[in-house]
Amino acid sequence: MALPEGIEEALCRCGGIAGLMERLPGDEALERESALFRALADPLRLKILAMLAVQPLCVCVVKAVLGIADSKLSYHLGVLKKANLIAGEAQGNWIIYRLTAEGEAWAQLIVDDNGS
Amino acid sequence: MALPEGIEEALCRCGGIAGLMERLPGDEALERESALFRALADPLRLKILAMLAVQPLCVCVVKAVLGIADSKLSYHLGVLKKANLIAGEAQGNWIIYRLTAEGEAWAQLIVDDNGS
DNA sequence: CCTAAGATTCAAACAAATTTAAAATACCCT
DNA sequence: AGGGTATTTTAAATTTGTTTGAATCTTAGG
Repeated sequence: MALPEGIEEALCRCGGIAGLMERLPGDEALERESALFRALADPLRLKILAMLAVQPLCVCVVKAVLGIADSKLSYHLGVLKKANLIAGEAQGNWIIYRLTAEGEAWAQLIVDDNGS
Repeated sequence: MALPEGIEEALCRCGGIAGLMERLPGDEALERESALFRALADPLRLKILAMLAVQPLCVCVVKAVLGIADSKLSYHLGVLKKANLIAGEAQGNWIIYRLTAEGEAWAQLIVDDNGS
C-alpha cells in the first residue's frame, strides 16, 4: 500500500497502523459513548432535557408542553432514563422526573447553544 | 389538571406551561443539535474521529485500521462529513480526511473519556 | 490511450429505532 | 371495594439508519 507524502511519514512517527490502533479507545468505551449520543440524537428528547433543566416536572406537564401521546412520551422518557440522563421519582399519583448530574451537564450544552 | 405539591408552585413562578415553553430552544436549534448527536451515535464513527484526532489520514489507512469494506467506510465518512465533523481534501490519488474545528472539540471529549 | 489503485455511488437487503393504539398497572379518594 | 387519574407496557406497523456488493468515477503512470 503506497501512501501520500506527509501521511506516511507522520504515520511512522506514531508507530504505523499498529501504533495508531493502540491509541484508540476500546470497543466498550466506544459502545458506551455512542449509546449516550444515541439517547441525545432526537429533538424531542433534547426538548425534554431543556424543560427539566428549568425545573423537575411530572409527566403530565411535560406532555402538556410537548403535545404528544402518553405512550410516545413514556418511550422517550425511558430512553433518557436508560441513558442515565434523567431519573423519575414517584410522588403520590405522579412521577416526577429530574435531570441526573450527567443530564445537567448535557442540558447545559443544549440550552447554551439554542440559536436564539 | 391537578399537579403534585411543589411542582405547581414552581411552575407558576416560571410562568406556567406558557412560560416554560418560551424558555425552550426553537425547533430548528433542536433539529440542528440532534443531527450532530445522530452523527456521533455510532461506535465506528467515534473510532474514526479518534483516529483523525491523532493525525489526518487517507481513506486507505482508516480502512486498514478498521478492517471494513470500502463502501461501508465511505458511508460513515459521509455521515461525519455532512455533520461538519471532518473534511476531506484530494491529494493525487488519495483523499485525506482531517477533523474540522468542531470535530476536534468533540474528538477531545471522546478521547478523554476512553475508560483506559 | 489503457490500466490499476483509491474512493464514491447506487439500489436492494437488512437491522434498529420510533410511532401508534390498546391493554395493563399503580395510586389516591370516597 | 370501586372509580378515576397518571403512567407504563406491549405488540404491530412504520420509518429511519446501516450493510452489502456491483457499478462508477477519478487520477497517476506506463
